[in-house]
Amino acid sequence: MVASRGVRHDSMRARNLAVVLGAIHRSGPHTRAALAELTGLTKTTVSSLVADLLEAGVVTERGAVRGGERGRPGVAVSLSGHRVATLGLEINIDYLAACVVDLTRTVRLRRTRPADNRNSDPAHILQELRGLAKETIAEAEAAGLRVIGAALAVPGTVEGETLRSAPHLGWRDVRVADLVDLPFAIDNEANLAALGELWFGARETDFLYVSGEIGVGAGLVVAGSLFRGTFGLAGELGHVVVVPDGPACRCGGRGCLEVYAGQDTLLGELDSVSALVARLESGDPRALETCERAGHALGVALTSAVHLLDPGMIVLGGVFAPLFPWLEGPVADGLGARLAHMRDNPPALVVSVTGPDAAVLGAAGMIIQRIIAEPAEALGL
Amino acid sequence: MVASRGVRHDSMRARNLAVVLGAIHRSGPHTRAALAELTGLTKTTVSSLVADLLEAGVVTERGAVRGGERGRPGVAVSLSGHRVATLGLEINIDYLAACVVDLTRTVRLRRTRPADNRNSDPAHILQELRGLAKETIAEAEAAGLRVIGAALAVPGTVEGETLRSAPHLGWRDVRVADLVDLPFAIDNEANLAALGELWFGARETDFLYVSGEIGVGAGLVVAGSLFRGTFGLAGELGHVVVVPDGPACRCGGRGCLEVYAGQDTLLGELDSVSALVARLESGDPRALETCERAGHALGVALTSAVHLLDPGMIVLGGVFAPLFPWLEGPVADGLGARLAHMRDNPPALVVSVTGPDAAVLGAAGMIIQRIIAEPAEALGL
DNA sequence: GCCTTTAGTCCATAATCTGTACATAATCCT
DNA sequence: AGGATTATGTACAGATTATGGACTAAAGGC
Repeated sequence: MVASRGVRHDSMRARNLAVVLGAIHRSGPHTRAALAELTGLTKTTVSSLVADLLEAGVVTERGAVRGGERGRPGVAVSLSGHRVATLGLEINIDYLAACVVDLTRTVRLRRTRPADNRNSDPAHILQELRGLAKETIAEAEAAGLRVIGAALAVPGTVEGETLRSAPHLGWRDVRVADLVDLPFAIDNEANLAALGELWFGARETDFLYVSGEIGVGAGLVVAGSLFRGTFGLAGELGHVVVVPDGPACRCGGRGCLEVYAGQDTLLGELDSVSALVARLESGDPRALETCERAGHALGVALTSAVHLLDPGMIVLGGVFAPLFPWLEGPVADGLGARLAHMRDNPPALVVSVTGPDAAVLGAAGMIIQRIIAEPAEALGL
Repeated sequence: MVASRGVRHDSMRARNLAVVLGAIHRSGPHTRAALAELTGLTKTTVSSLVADLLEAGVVTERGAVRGGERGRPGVAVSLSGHRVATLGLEINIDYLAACVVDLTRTVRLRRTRPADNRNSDPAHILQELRGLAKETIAEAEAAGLRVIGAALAVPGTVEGETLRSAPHLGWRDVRVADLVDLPFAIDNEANLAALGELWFGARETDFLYVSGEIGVGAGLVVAGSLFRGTFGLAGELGHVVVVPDGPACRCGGRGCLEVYAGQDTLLGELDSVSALVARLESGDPRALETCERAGHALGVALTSAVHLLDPGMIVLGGVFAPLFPWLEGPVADGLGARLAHMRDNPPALVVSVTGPDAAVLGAAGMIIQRIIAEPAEALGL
C-alpha cells in the first residue's frame, strides 16, 4: 500500500526474471518448456530469461536430460551453488557465529567463536565480529564463491540498521554500520531463527517458531514470510501474560511466560542445558517439576498465541528443543484442552530440526531469499 | 509465494491502471502531470491510462482546474461516485443489514431489518437476506448506480464461501451461495469491522480493532491490510487466557477474556447496552464493578495481544464503544504498567468512530478496495 | 526407417511505454 | 496590453519486451 510505482519495460523484465527464478527455486529443476507452462510465459521468453540467469551464474543447465516420455528431452535448469553466496552472522550471549550459504541453501562454511557478551562493550564486540566476517568472506572467495550480501541476527529489537534494545547484552541504541562492505541487514534472533527453520528445516510455509533462549521469543511464518507487526516488534511471546498477578518480570509486568519458562528459571543454579537434561534423565524430581511448570506456562501462553496468530504448526526451538521430551506432554495437554471446541485440530507441536544454528542460517538465508525474489536488483541484470 | 505468473503486455497495462487509480484514491484528486510524477510513468502513459479509467466511469475530470502557481493549470482527476457501487451485507444476532457504498466510499443507502437470529434456520434467514439484498440493489440502480459486487459479514469463522461455525447463531458449515448474482465474498464480522473502521473511520493504516459483541473478536490491520493467520482464524481475542484456572468458558478453556468481558457477562440480567450505560451513569456500584473487572481483563488480554501482534493503536468497538468512558481507565492502566519497560510508548487506546455500522461498511468497502486494487479485472478493461 | 512427439530457437509482429516536440493556457513582467 | 515564462496535456516516432508460428533438434513407437 506504499506509493507504488508504475511498471515500465525494464521492471516487466525484472519481474519476469524473478518469476522464472522463483519457479526454479520453488519446485526444483525444470526444463524451459516446463517453466513456460508454470509461468504462463512463452517458451521464447523463458529461453531469453534463462539465458540471462545463466550468464549471471545463478542457474546451471544440468546436462542431465529428463527422459520418461516421448519426444525430445529437455535440459533441466537448476539453481547453481557454484558462484553466488551470502554471509550470515550472529551475536549471541556467549558466542559469535558466521556462516556462508550458497544459492542452493547449502551451508558452505561455518565458524563459531566463544565470547562472553553479557553487559559488553558494543564497539569491541562489533570489531571482533568484523574480523570474523572478513576471515569468513576471504575463505569463501578462496573457494570460488562471490559473497554478495550479509545479515546479522541479534538477541534484541531492531529498527532499520539500529539495534534498539538487547537487554541480555546490555546494549541500547547501537547503530551497526560498516560491518561488511556489502548490502547488509540486521534482524531479531527469533525472527531469523524462524526463517532458518523454514529454509533449512524443510518446514511447510506456515508455523510459529518458539525460540527459547535467555528470553523467550517467537517468529511467525505465514505463507512463507515473516509477520513483523507495525513496528517490527511482534512475536514477544516471552511477555504474554500467563498469571495476571504472578511474580514480577523484568519487563515491569507480572506473571509473564519468561518468568516461568526463561532459560534462567529453567536452569536455576545449573550452568548448562545439558546439565539440566542429565538431571531430567536421571529423574531428578526438582528438575522434572520445573520443566512441568514451564510446560504448563508455555501451554497457556501458546493458547493465547494460537487464538491471536492462528499458526499452522508450532515448532519448539532453542533450549526448548533438547527439553522437548519433557515439555511436549504438558504443553500439548494445555493446548489440546483449551482449543478443543474452537478448532477441528489444534496446530501440531513439533521440535526444531535446525537446533542452535537456526538464527545464523536464517540470516544468510534471508539474503538468499532476497536474491531469488529480486534477481535483477541483487545481481545487476 | 504462490505460483506467480509472468508479466505480459496486458498485465503490465492492468497493473499500471491499478497504480494510477490507486494514486488517485490514496492521495486525493491529482492532475495527470502530478500522477506522472507520483507513479514514475510518463505524462503520455498516464494520459492514456486516465482515458481508459474515464471511459469506465471510475474517475471524473473535475472541470475545476488547480490554480496556485504559474503555468497552465491542470485538470484534476478524482474518483467518481456516480456510476460504480458495491453492496455490503451483515447477519448479526438480532438484525440483518445492507448498505450500498460508491467508489468514493460515500454511503448511498442503508437498510436494517430487526430479526431474532439466535439458533435460527440458515435457509430461512438467507432467504430473508436475499430479499433485502435484491431490494437494496434495485433501489441503488434506480438511483443510477451500477452495483458490481457484494460481501457479507457474519459473526463466525469463514472458509471460502462457507460459514464454518457461528456459535451464537447456532450455525455450522453453511454454504452461502447464490445470495446475489454478483461477485461475492464472505468474511468474519470482526475482520470486516476492522476494515470498516479503517476506511470509514479515517484511521491510520495500523491498528487492532476490538469488536465487543456477544463474543469478543479482533481484527488486526497492518499497513492497510488485514492479518488473517494461516487458516483465517487469527484475532480470536475472546479466548486469550486471562486467568489460567478461571471460570470455564464455552470454548472448553478456562478464564478466557470472553468470560470477563463478553456482552452476556457485562449485561447480566439487563437487556441492552443502553440500560447498562444508564446504570453506570447513575453510579450503580454493581455495574461499575462489572465494568472495572471487564476492563482489567481486557487490559491483560490486550497486553498479550500487543506483545504478539505489535499493533500501532488499539480501537475499542462494538459494545465496548459506549462503555469506553468506564473501560478506558482500567484497560490503559493494565497496558501501561505491563508495557512500560518494553516500549517507549504503548499503543494509544481509542474508541471506534464507526459504531455498530463498522461491519456492513467494511463489507461494502472490501469490494470497493478490490476494484481499486484491480480495476482491469473488476471492470473488464 | 518413418512417423509422432516434445524441446528449444529464429524471426516477424504486436503491445506498451518512452521521449521529444508541440499546442494550449494560465501567470508574471514590463 | 503584450510578450516572456511556465506548466499541462497530446501527438508521433522510437525503444523494449513479449508473442506466435515456423523451424530445427532429439528422442520413442511402430
